[in-house]
Amino acid sequence: MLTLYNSLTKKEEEFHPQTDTVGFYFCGPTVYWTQHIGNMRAFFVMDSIRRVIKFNGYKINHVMNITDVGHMTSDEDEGDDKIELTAKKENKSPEEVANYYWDLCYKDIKKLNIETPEHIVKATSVIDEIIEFIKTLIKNGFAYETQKGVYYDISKFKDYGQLGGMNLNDKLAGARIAVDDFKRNPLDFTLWVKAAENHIMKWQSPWGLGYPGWHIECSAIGRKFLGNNIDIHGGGVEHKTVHHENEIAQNFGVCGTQVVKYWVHLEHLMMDGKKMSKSLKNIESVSSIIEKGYSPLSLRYLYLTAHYSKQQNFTFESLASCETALQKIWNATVENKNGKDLVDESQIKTICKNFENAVNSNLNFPLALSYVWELLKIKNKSKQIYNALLFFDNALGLDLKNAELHLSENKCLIPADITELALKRWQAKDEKNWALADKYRKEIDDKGFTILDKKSGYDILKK
RNA sequence: GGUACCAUAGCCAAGCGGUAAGGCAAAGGUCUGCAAAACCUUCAUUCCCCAGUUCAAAUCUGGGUGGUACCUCCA
Repeated sequence: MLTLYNSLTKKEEEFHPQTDTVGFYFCGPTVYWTQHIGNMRAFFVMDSIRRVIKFNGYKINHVMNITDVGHMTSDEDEGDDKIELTAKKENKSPEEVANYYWDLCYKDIKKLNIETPEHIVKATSVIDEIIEFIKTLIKNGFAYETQKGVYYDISKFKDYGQLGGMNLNDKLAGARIAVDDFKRNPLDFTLWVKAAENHIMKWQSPWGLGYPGWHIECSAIGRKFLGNNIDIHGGGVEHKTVHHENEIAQNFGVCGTQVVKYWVHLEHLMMDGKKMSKSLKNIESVSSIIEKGYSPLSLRYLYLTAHYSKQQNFTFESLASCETALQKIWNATVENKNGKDLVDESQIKTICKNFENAVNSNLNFPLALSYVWELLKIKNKSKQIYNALLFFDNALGLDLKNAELHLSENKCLIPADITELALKRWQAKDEKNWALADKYRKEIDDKGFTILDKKSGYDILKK
C-alpha cells in the first residue's frame, strides 16, 4: 500500500487513484537560464513519484509544463517577463531562448535517467485553452477585467490560503496595499495581461492583445490533458504558497471542486548548508559535475540518499561517496548477473518486501537503499540477486541493467599516455624491477588514475 | 514582521514513544614484491541546548539557539 504525504491535508495518506491510470501533473521549468542541480532534484522527485506509481502496477498519464511565457520577475506579477528579459539580453527571440534552455534541460534530465512524461507542454502551445479557461472563470463570476488585464477575484473562493497555511487577515494586515488601484483585492492575481506596445509575446484575446499570467497555464494544461481529476500534483515548496494556491482557486472557479487529490512538495537542495544562488556563486549543474569527473548517475544516487520532503545538503564529499557507492553497486550487479550460486529464496523475498515497504512509505528511498546493501551483503553470487536488483531499479533508476556498460565507460576514458605507462609498469613488474614499476605507478597515480592488478593482467581506473 | 520546514558520528543520511538503519571516510586484519581493489573486523551509552510529560523520549510538550524557504519589506 502506497502512502503519500499530502501537503493539503498535512497528513500521510493512503494513495487511492480515481482509475487504474494515475493522473500526475508536475510543475516544470521556466526556461530562461540553465537549470542547476537543485532544479534537477525536482525532476528527480518527479521521476521517483512516476516510478513508484508504476512500481505499484498503475498506468500513468504524466504531464509536465514548460513555462515559456508569463513568469514575471516578481510573484506579484509585476516587473518583466523572465523569458523576454533574457531574450532582450541575449538578442534572441523569446522562442529561441525557450528552445535553447529547454534543450539543455532535457539533455540533463536524460543523463539522470529520468523518464520522459507522456505530455510535455509549453505554455505558448495552449493559449487557446488558457483563453477558454479565463472566459469560463469570468462567466462563473470568479474573474473580472480591468484596464491592465483580467484578474482572479480571491474573495469568491472561501478556501483561499488553505494549502500554504496562510491566514489572509494576517497577510493583508502586513501587506502594503494599493499595488493596483483597479484590483478589487490586493491578493487578486493576474490571469491575462494586456500587453504594452513594446512587449514581444502577445496574442489576440477577448480582452485585446496580451499574454497569460503565470498561474493559469498549469490549470489550463492540467485540465486539457488530465481533466477534472488529477490524482497527484507535485512541485517545489517555493510554489506552495502562491502558485499552487492560485491553481486551486482557478480550478475551483471552473470545476467547483478540488481537482487535485494529493499535493506533493519537495524541499530544496542546499550547497554546503546555504541555498544555491547566483550571487553566492555556488551553483552547480549536471554539466559542471560531469566536468569535475563525476558520473551523472552518482548525482541521482545522491538524491536517493535523502528524503524528498527534507532539505538535502550537497557537498562534494558526499557526491564522491555516492560515486564510490554506485560503482560498487554496478560491480555487484555484474557479479551477480554472472553468478552461479544458489541463494535461499525466502531471504531474498524478505529483503524485497522490506524494499517495497520503504519505497511505498511516502517514497523513503534512503531506507530502501539500505535494503539494496543488505542484498549485496549476501556472499553467494546469484542470478536471483541480479533479478531482485533489476526489480529494485524500476524504482531507483540507477540503470543497473546497463551496469557493465557504465563500468566499461570508465575504462574507455583512459588516455593513451596512461595505457602506455601502465604497460611499461607491467613489463618492469614482470622483470621484478619493483623500483621502476613503482615509479610508473606513481606517475599514473599523479595523473589521476589507479592501477588495479588482477590475477592475470590489470585494469586502469579513473580516480 | 508573518508562516512553514529542519537540527542525529569527519561527510551524506534513515528512524518520529520501547532503548541509534545504510553509504562514504577512517583504523586493524587477510591478500599482495609493496600497493590498489576485494573480503573480514572496529567505528554515536547517544541524537543542538534547557526544562517538562512518561515505566520508557532522538522521537511528545514548553522555552532557547542555529539553518533554510515562502509571503511582506527592501534592493
